[in-house]
Amino acid sequence: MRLHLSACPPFSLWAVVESHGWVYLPPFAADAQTRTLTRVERLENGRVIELFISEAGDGVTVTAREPLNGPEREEVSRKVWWMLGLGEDLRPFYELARGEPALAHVEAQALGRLLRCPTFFEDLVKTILTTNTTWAGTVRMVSALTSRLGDPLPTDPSRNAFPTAAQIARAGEDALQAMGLGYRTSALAALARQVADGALDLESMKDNNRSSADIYHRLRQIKGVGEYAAAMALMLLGCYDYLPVDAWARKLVARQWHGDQPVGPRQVEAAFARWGRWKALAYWFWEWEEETSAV
DNA sequence: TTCCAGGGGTAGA
DNA sequence: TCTACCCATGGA
Repeated sequence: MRLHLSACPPFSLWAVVESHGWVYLPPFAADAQTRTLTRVERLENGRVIELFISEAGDGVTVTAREPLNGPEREEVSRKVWWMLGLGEDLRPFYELARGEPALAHVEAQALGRLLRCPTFFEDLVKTILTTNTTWAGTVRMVSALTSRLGDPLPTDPSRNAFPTAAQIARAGEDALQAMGLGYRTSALAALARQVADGALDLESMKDNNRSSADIYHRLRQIKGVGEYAAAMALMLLGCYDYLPVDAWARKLVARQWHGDQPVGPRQVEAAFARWGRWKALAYWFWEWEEETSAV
């Protein structure tokens, strides 16, 4: 199976892949040599396949080893389109960024899209698993969740798709606790149960008809989702008007504008207020530049 | 042993 | 709404 998807320009697959840490979490993987993003994906009919995504022409080429029928191809197109934010138009952000030397490079490098998972459920689970832990801890927890609960890839059973909400709900809290999820166990179990039985429709939050304030409010009602996690999750929905203020954000603002003196959430908010509905993106790629230039 | 990690929940004001 | 305090895990 092979298909081509066009992106709203400017576009760079690798800019999306390297936009944040998701590519290092299964079932994503990347080959820097061939600049290919791969993902083990469970289709809605239960079939598990591996997708290979590479940049081509005005967008990407998606391939799989197996032939896919019409509905399966449509599902893959829809999921990849969402994962890479191919339809996202960032021109208003780029216009603002041109006036800021620290972000003058974002348009030329096509920075701005964030790699996301096919379902918002998976994005939210992974976001919760980044809270109150180290990145190594996040990798450990997501890897355990995927390898123990996700459906295996038939051609390589050592690799798995991300588990569905129903699969996580069925596993139960004891199994989740045994994966070292710590205090996040009860939050994750409750979230999976609510999504699995239809009490909570996370995927409807992808529709941008609702205001981000409304989505933020709904996210904050979910156990385990605090201010940081809600803002981060909103970014993955394409809403950038809430800042994910964490230790890194405070460090950045302290270093840039406060002579390395400790700052709180208010100073972070003030530092990026002028970016309006693009503030989280401005923060993210300001931070991104700081991080990558430091390496 | 102690401290901290790209926070969250709760009580109390 | 804001603050203080406590909370679980694993690694340094």
